[in-house]
Amino acid sequence: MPELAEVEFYRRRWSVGHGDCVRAVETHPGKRVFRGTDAGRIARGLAGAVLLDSAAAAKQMLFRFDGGRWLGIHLGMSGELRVEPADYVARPHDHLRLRQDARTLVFTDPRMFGGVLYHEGGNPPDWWTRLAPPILSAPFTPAALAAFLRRRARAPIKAVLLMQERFPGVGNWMADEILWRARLDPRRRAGKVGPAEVRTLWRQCRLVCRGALRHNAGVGGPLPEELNEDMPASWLFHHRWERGGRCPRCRSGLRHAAVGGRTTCWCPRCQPR
DNA sequence: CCAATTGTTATTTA
DNA sequence: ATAAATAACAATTG
Repeated sequence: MPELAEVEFYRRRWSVGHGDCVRAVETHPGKRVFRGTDAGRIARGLAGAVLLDSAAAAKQMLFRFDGGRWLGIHLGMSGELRVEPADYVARPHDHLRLRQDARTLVFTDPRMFGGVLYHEGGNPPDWWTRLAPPILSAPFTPAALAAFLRRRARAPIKAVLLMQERFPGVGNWMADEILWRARLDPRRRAGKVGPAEVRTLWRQCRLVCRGALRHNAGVGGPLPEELNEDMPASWLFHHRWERGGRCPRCRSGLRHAAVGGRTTCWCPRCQPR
């Protein structure tokens, strides 16, 4: 489920625990979410550490603890962060639990495409600092976008938007939303997108990121109770999985097909080939 | 039983 | 050699 704004939503949930000590850490050590790390080392390292603050970028979260401890979480396809009572009894997919006096911070992930990362040191880890520059940052210029499309000229534009090295945080629904707003057929080859269209695409990339962060994660205001509760009805988001879904702009029937290996939704009228 | 799912990565193909 | 397509990962739901 989680893309850019949804990741920020879950990070904000756990932020209620900033400033509080983690008394104990519980894990399901053999599970796939701990691939490439050592669950025991994480548990030993974080027990007794204070959660200082956190950040989200792309689809990655970083939690900073005192003593130079850093916890990374990626939610994969089905991951979630929850806040439960201090005496919460873990359920089968709750692979990581941080026990604080007032609450339990829970990472749950049934499909386990997500993962946990851990680092000890004075500076943030490489897997954090090496993330691509955000779409809402200065380096994401129309020229950089155009250059990237040229390099990926033969791939469908939909597949290109899913490439994290240039579009960090964009996932399946955001890619469809961006293309719908930019009026580009998702099957178009990236190299065939003209200069004026590139400019539009650049603007819509930024608009969808900003809008998702505001409406989906409540950035700039209070955290919504539920994910997606504040998404405007005008967004394709709400209609893409509806049976017989219609384009919110022109009311044409929406079309679905696999593009770039992913199920894609678009409006054949607004997004002509 | 079959196919589907908002992600990433290793492997295969072009 | 590089880029694009495909398979695999795992659990659950329709």
